[in-house]
Amino acid sequence: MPELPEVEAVRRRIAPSMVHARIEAVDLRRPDLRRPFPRQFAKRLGGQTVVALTRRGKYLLALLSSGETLLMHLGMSGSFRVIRAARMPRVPRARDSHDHVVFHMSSGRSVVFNDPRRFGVMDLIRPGQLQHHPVLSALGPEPLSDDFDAAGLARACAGKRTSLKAALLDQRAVAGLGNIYASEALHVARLSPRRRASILATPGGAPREAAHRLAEAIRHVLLKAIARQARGRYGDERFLVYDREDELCSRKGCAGTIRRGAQGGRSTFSCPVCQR
DNA sequence: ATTGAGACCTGTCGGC
DNA sequence: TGCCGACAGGTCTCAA
Repeated sequence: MPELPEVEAVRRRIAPSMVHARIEAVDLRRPDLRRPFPRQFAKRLGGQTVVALTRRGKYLLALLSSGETLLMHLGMSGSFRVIRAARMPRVPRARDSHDHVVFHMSSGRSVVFNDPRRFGVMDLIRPGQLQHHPVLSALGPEPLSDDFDAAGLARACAGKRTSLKAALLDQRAVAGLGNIYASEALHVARLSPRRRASILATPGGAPREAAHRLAEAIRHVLLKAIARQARGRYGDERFLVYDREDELCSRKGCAGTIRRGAQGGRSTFSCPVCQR
């Protein structure tokens, strides 16, 4: 489920329990998620202090006192919750069968990773190997940083015969968008998700006006979503187009109706009237 | 090299 | 109520 704004919300929520705290123990309840946990995962984490908790695209990165980095991805159904560690639980706390990892922190909190579908990932990266890690090195620019702009987006899409929607889902073009915010950004930018990605660039690779609109729209929808997450609770979002099939387009002056289509097996929502 | 389809897993929801 | 298929906010791999 989680795209960049949700991952950022998770980061902010669990950081107070993890950062500057020591990992007293790790309770690993199965050998794998989407991939096996690294060898000695729990043992290597035990006793380490979390120096910082950062985010890159949809990945969470816990920087550890040893110089190693704990990399975490929520997949489709992953979530974290924080509980107060019971000193002497008379009755064992009910444990969800999908609670796969528990970090027992010296802050007196336990951070529990739950993931029914197990599409999540955890990995432990050796000191100095961050830049070389296969998943991180393949990530495009962070959309809310100065590394991201229309020119870079246009360059990434130049000559691509695939659709704009598919291009936005490709984490090499820009990191952190998923099925929801790709649809949302294209709506804000008034671009049809089916247009070819190559329309963002001139033959020479320079950004066209559409690239400027799209880059700006990406920032806009992500910033708005993060602000909303900071206030509301997770889950009751209202989107511009996502999951609004047959509803009226909310754009001022547009009388269109939101349609749902399929691209690469995933649903895409857009307004055929104002998105061209 | 790029692109699209299928695979990975479990839960939920709507229709019959 | 129960069963069954479709679908879910993400990647990864494999074959055109």
